[in-house]
Amino acid sequence: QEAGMPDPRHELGRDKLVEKIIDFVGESRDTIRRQIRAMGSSCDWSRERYTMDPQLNRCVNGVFARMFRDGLIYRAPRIVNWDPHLQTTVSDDEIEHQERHAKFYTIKYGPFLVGTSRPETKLGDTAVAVHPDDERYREHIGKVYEVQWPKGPKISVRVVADEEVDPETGTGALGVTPAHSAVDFDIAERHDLPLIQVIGEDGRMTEAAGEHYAGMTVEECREAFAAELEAAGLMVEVKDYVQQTSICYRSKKPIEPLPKPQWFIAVDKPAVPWKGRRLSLKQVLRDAVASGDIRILPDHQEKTYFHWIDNLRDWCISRQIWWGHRVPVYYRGEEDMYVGHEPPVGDGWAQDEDTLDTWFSSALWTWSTLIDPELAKDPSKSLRELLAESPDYRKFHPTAVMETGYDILFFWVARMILMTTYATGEVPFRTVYLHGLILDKDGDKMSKSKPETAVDPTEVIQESGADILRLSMMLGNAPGQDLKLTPERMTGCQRLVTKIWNASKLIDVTVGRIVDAGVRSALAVPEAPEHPVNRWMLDRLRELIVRVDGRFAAYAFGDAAEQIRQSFWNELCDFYLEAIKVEPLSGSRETAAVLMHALRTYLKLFHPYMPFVTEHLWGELVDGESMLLHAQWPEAPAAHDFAETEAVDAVVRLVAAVRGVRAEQNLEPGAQIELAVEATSHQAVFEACGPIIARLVRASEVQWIDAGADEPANASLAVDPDFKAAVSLGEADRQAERQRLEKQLAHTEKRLAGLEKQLANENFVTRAKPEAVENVRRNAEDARATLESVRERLAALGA
RNA sequence: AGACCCGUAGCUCAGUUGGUUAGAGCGCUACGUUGACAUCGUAGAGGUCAGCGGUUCAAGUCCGCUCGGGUCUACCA
Repeated sequence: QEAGMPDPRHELGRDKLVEKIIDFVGESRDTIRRQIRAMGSSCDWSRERYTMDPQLNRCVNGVFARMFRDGLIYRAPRIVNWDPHLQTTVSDDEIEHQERHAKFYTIKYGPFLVGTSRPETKLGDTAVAVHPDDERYREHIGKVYEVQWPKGPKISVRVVADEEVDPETGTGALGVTPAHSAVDFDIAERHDLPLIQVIGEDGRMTEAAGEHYAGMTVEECREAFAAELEAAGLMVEVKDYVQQTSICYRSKKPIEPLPKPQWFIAVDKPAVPWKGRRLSLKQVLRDAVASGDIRILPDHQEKTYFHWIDNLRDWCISRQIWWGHRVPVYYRGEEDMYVGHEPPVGDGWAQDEDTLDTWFSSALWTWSTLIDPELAKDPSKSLRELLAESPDYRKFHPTAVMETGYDILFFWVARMILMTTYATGEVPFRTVYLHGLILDKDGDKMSKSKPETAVDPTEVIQESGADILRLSMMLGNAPGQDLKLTPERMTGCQRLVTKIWNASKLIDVTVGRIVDAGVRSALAVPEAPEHPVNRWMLDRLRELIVRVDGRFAAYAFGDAAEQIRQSFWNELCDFYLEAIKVEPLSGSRETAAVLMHALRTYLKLFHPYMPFVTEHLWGELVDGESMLLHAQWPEAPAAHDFAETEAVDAVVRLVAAVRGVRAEQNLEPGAQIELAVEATSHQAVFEACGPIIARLVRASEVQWIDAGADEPANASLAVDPDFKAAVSLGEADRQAERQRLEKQLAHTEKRLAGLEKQLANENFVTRAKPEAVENVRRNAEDARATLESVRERLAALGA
């Protein structure tokens, strides 16, 4: 239509149109393939499938035929959602709701007053329904009234009693229009009422609406009829009213409920064998998740799923469109009908013109894709035989994890559960991981129907690279949470990727200085290096792996990435890579081994998030022969759980504390300071780290003070449970030092007061977990020790 | 109308089973660096965790209500 062909179906005919669609599909498929590859997804491309592949069609037909035999698929005239614009039915799930400012009319109707927002449908009324207990109308039940509509037909309405009618709503009398309302259709079935269709498939009034109105559009007729009612004195009231209207998700045009024979799936019929019982499809849907056979993440989405099942009605699966799996039903004359996965033998058979809802074939996805394409060519095989004999099906079904957006839970996930439990007797997957949606900077969700919100991955990749795009969508994002993809978000990821590149280069150069290139690959991970900082690095890596594995197990991929980033930046780059610039670490072979181990480990951990950069670095710096993609996921060796870790953590704190003093005392940034340290614990590790400390805080050297000895007089003192560090001031700024200490004093006192209050609470000490109490005790002791030191120092300074 | 989600630093968001002093990125301030760093480093400012009530020794976390924002579902004539 956009290319200037107003009615392509008419002008081209079925075969030509389908050919054009095939061309279009080919282009889309190429785009999708390009995008998925550019994103670096690791797919098994040898098993690529398309829903229209012959083997999948075979499964569609087979399932349809079996469901028909089991009475789960039926054809019946029902009220369907008809799109007059697209000339097809659409399913309940393909309808969107829109508010429309409308009028609410109250019409005099025989002895009743009846309310409606669609007066034009009243031309096709065949009954008035009231609640059986409604005293106001009891006398009328069972009677028949003739109503002459102005310039319209004379209709005859029977008064029926029906529980569905709510006496509180409107006047309590409901004009029944069986042909144009699903509720009314059901009422008509219960009371065997006739059906008059006054709106046609073209969206215009039919002859049944009377000569005057026939041919008008629905809107025209509404206005014209309302005016006539007014003139005839039958219009009692007209109010403004906000109406919820149904529109088609694709055409965005109003849906017209119409009676039409269509194919349906019966969701309430108990015909499915499941766990030794015969259940309805609805019941199986419910059981698959309620029993825990399938887990939906995040958990709260299970509620949404159950809510959907509760409201599910029979699913209309036939469409009057030409692209799709054709309904496998064949007719001959008026009488003969054949349903099967192969066309019937003999002449004179014509296939049903309709196609199936796209979700019908998508619902078979987890197993139809695993059916052996060769076996599927054999028409003598039953569906059960195809399943039993297809190696991929036997090996890979059920799928472990189904990952998709939560907006598609009903369309796809629920229908896969429905169809797969029926067709295979198995659940399609064990875990459903529902990710969030991508939002633009204004918070609007990315969607095909709103091109301005769409992000084309290939464009972003051209500019920033796939790794940064991937990271931006994962780093720090919680499961199922929507995500604003903004330039600011990508900036941080850009920096991380660059940092990894640079740190890897430094590791490469450093290792190259220590060992020959040929020896590098022979560097084994040291079991127990000598230097505490090397031990610390191995232990940090070990613990990081444990944390990341834990986060992965919880499907918290964003948090896992955050953990890796923190460790990489703060522990490796900011501390370890600085520490090893100092002797004896700088020249030691064990440092080279730890460096290579760290590089390998971080590359592996980052690889799922940024496959391209890490793969490249792996090839250049670690192993040119193998691929990182194929490498073993890192394991956390228990042997690397070293006791020195706590001590080196104290060293890290010492460095930070001294830097803090430097900043607060406004010491000349380039100047070397004189530093004296009393290690109240971990003396050996502190002393081993002396040169590192000296470098990181720009001290000429570290002087060690014996426990209890006096600190230098003209110095600023940093106090910690594990150490006291004195920075000589030369021209002492006592005022600044006093302020700094008083700040720490106030802070520590406040903290201690809180801790002591907690310990004084009998209930806390007796009822809280012992570890919690022990923690508070230890912290209180530390705080007291710190206070004492700070007070002493203040006193010494006081004079 | 019903269901669900969200409300935490200027912005975008983390915060696992309730447990010390609530975190990150971006932005901001000051200083420094250009011998891994398409910069980076160091230090810092910034939060009554929407509000009210409850449970508990202990609540950002559990429960109830209210107010805001959003999504989905719906056959009110």
